[in-house]
Amino acid sequence: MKNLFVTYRRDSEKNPVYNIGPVRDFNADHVFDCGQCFRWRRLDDGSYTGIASGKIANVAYGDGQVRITGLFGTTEKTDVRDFWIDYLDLNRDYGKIKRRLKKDDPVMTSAIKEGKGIRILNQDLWETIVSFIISQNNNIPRIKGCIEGLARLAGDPIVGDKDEAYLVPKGNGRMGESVHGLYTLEGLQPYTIPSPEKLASMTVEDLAPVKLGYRAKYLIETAKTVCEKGLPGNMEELNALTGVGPKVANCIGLFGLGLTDSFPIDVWVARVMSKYYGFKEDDFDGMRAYAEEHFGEYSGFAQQYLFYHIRQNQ
DNA sequence: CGGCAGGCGGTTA
DNA sequence: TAACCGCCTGCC
Repeated sequence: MKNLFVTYRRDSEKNPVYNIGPVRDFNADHVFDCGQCFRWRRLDDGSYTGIASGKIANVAYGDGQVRITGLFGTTEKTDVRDFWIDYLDLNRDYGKIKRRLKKDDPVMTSAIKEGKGIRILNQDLWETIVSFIISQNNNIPRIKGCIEGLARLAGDPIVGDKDEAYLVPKGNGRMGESVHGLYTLEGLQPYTIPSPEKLASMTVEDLAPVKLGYRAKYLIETAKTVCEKGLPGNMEELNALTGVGPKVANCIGLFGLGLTDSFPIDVWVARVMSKYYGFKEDDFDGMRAYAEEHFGEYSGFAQQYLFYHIRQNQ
């Protein structure tokens, strides 16, 4: 545990504002736009508002401090200390990780230069399972839309003891924001991702409005498995879930179980490994072996830097 | 402009 | 190895 200090004040509108520091290696765009999460939205001021584990916050970074505000549906002070600091992975030394990955690797060096503020979020396991089953063979705007739609259809409303929750930006016409709406509190209630019990009790017909396609039955099947056997605790149990193959299992392992040696290979990572490391685009075994040998316990971080790099330069 | 492939942060049978 | 939901983009 590093020595992070949390300071607290209220702004002119009486909102609680928490500043956490000293924190280096943090950039909100890098953190929330490197493909690991789907419920965060960028505001005009560069901050992000999102939902995780039924809690809502607005996160920004500046002057070596992470600013958390707009808390809602939470007990505030305790949540900053007990939830958000860990969720944002603020106790991890990314300088060490980056030095190790950059060593003798010009590709990682430039990838890290580009995504230097990436942090791997410690996300709720069940929410990660749901999110990444939905993500398969799907694109990001639609994934976001499906998750919001699922939450609204089957999740629990998130209620707070005050009115001033933070808002997401006005719709910009992109899918997932215009179709399913924004989770402002002015006219639209925010919802949690539904529990395993709730999903297990539903049918494919029930979920039809969310338009998950063939993924709906995977979700229900997996929910039933979790209700019966509990949440998965390792790669083997993840791979046994319906709708969870190698790529999705690695994503869940990395984001939901903290298995930092995971190396999810999606089309983009395959592309970057082919472009810069000389692999054939379908040589997943070769890529996995390379990651294991060269990135080792930091494979997950390497994957995030590479993913962000190729997405920025596509 | 309208219709129709091609593709998507893959997995299943 | 092809089929798969659904919705996007690009092409004609």
